[in-house]
Amino acid sequence: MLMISKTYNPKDIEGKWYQYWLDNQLFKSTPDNREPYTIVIPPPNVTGVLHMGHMLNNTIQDVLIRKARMEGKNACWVPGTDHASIATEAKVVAMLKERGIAKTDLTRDEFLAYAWEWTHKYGGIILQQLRKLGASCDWDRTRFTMEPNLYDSVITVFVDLYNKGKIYRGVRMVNWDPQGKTAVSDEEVNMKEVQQKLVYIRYAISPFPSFKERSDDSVEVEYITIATTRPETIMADAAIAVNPNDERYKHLHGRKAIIPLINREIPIITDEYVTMDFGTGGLKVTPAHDRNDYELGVKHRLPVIDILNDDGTLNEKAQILVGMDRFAARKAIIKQLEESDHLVKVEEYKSNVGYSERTNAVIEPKLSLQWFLQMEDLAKPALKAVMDDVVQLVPPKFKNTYRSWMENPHDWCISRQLWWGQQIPAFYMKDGTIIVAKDKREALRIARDKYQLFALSETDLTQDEDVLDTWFSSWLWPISVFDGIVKPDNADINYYYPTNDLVTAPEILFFWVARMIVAGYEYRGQEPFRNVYLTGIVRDKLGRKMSKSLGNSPDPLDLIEQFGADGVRTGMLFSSPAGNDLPYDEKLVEQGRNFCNKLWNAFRLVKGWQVTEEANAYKTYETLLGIPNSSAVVIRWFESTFSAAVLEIQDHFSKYRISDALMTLYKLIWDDFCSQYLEMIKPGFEQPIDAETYNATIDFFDRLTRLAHPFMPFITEEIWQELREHTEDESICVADYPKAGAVDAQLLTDMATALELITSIRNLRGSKQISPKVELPLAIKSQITGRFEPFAQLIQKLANLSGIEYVSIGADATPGLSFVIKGDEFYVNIVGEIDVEQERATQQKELDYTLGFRDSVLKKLSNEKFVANAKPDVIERERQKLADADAKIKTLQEAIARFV
RNA sequence: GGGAGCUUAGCUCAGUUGGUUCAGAGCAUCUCGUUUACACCGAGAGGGUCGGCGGUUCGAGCCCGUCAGUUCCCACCA
Repeated sequence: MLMISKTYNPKDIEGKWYQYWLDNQLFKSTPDNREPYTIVIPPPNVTGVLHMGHMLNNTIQDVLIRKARMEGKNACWVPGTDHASIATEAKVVAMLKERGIAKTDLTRDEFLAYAWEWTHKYGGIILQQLRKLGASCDWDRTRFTMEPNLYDSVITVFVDLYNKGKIYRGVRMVNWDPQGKTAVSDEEVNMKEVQQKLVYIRYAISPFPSFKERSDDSVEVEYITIATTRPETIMADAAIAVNPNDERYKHLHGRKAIIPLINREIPIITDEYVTMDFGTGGLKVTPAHDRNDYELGVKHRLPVIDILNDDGTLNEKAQILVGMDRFAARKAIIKQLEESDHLVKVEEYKSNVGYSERTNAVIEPKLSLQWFLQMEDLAKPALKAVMDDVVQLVPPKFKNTYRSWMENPHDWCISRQLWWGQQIPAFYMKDGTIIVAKDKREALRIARDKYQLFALSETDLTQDEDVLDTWFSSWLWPISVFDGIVKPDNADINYYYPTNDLVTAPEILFFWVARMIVAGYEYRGQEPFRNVYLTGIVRDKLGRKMSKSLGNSPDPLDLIEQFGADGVRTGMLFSSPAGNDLPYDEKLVEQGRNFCNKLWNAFRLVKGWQVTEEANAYKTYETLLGIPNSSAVVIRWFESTFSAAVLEIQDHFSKYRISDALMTLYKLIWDDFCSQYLEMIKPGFEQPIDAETYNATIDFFDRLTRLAHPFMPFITEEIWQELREHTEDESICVADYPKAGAVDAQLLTDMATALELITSIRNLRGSKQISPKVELPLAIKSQITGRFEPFAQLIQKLANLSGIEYVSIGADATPGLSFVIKGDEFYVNIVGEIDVEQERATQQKELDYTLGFRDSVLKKLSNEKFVANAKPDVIERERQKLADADAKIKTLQEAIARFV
């Protein structure tokens, strides 16, 4: 026995082989005359670390790219990161705060210097981590959305879209993130249902009705009560609205109400928008702090009074509670309203509140000046591409949601009030005139030409302070990584674009995927990728999304350390069909690790064999056992089994059923190769194996490792290299992916029957408490002469038989226990007591069932409507079933008769 | 409020045009096992009226209707 570790130790080999792959530049791709196969990585946040979602996602990409590479395609997997402006800027701000520096104390350039420092320090950690997973990216192509070329791409596209009239600047109600202090797009807002308080506040009506003087000199005050979840914004109210048909308030039309606490007068207006049966039927209209109210405000020409600062605190326009945070103010004002007798009641109320995707702060609707991209026309080709399957979504169920979004897209708010990102290339002249150009020099040139202002200098132009949404750079990713925006006709873009597969999460289908398709058509006139594989979300046992804040996620690197990269890869893939969430369980990676170990031990077994080199070794082996060599048939059987599996795996891959492909491989290796094939051809204790069988086995092993390599790159490389005894400059990474040969279906069926026989004999041992060590004699009475001869040796070996006797059909009673498989009869002559009655009962039960089965088939065949309507082949099958049942019944009856 | 999907063994899922192989797989469970690759193992076994009800059909896990449960997307009535 060679000194090979009894268990597979991934740590010993993973680093070694990854370095070998890098040293030999096996992942490097440059355009050539082969067919390209391209994947661009969904760029992770540059400051991010690897989480379970990345593991799943990147494993799938690596499986696809490795398989394509082995199939002879020019495989190119482009890695990279994106600058994630809000998230990164927030981290940089936090870092500065620790150093006692406020962002406001810095100039833009100073801040950016810190941001770059941060990026260089923490950036790309995730890309290093991907190497541990085995990701076969072309690292020379690593891109970053803030690097010069990609920055320029974004600027170029902005200028172009502006010139095409697709980009405009305007005052709109946007989603304001008071923590990030920036606008965010609609897509970056998550709605959550929250328990809130619905506060009923009464506003005095002015002027008081007829100023009827009462005897005690007091004035009777009339009120209108409204319900709101945001009492802290009453100071920004511009009106109170009621439904014009609401009888309760008809007398108030045209009157005025007085805002409590600050005593400002506002009109009472009427609008059909107001629902009569919600709350009191009275609605406070606050145009600055609610989208619908803003619309109402525009319609009724109401003033906009914004009482909030950018950070969510109240400003001086609020008059009261100035400087207080909106949530603190909400509590405070309820108290004040109560004290001033304006609070009618407070009800518990559930409603949806928007939260920022990036900071999780409650979104504040805010009126501000932002840049927008008109999506309506741009979306059209992108919608069509997916509906026509030019871009195929996997699984296709996402087409529906994609369509609903793309049929009526919102304009995209692309400006962000941040510094970390591509600064908007808009330049303002002193009078406010906007000039959009790639840089200041160009802007100056345009200004001079267009407005004949030859005295204008660069100092007269100021650039927009804002940057662009990160997705505004990500959406160009499949083009910009190949410099296809800046140099639209270069060799890379022409060769690699459109890419093949995109693997990403459904959560960013709209954020990112849809927009890439839009950009693809706008800038290349072509889809950016052919297939979009949508992974699920990795969840914990309780069904919760794995997240850092919940602390329910294992560290992927720990997992790799513990189970090996191949074990983790296969573990993640065992249970993750496209579009389905992956309920993570450590059992999965254990199974993956066990799978690796199984393969490893099969390798140990084969490497441990002594091969006889004598010319007649083959014969010697035969003679030794005294029966015809069965290895030949076993080899032929595995040949067919292997081919059938390859066909199945290819079929699964063609449908992007990666888990199913892996499962087929798993069963091929574990069941067919290890449990069956190796056990069948395994030589006896301390016996050598004949060279022919050995060579065939090595060849199978070679093919199996190649078939498995996309899933488990490290262990397969190690074994493959060992099998070939370290031939220089070779790697399984670029070895041929196995192809299917012919499948001998008859052979597969016959072997299945032989295996069934073996199982039956094993069961017999179990039920009779006979040790597997005791050899048993078997007699076979087959309908087809010679049917089991080719399998005799292996049946004898695997069932541990003393010998096999063939009995002709018409022969006399054969002693021993009998059983029937597919119409053939088998007898095991067991020494000792046999419970004849029990055996008879068992067979009688089988007979009864078969009789019942035959009846049901007969019933079907005697049904005129069935015979008239069913397809001929269906009827033929039923006839065959009947014949089989008849044969079985005959055999069973004979067997039972023998007991008597 | 609008739309889409899902519901098959304890768990995670396959079941392509209704008809041998249609009730399956992996894991888990149970029984047995110190067999000379592997206990990260081997040999076996049990387990589901395919969510409920109704319909179409000679025939339904598959088609239609309906109800229930569940998930997601869109909208956001304060």
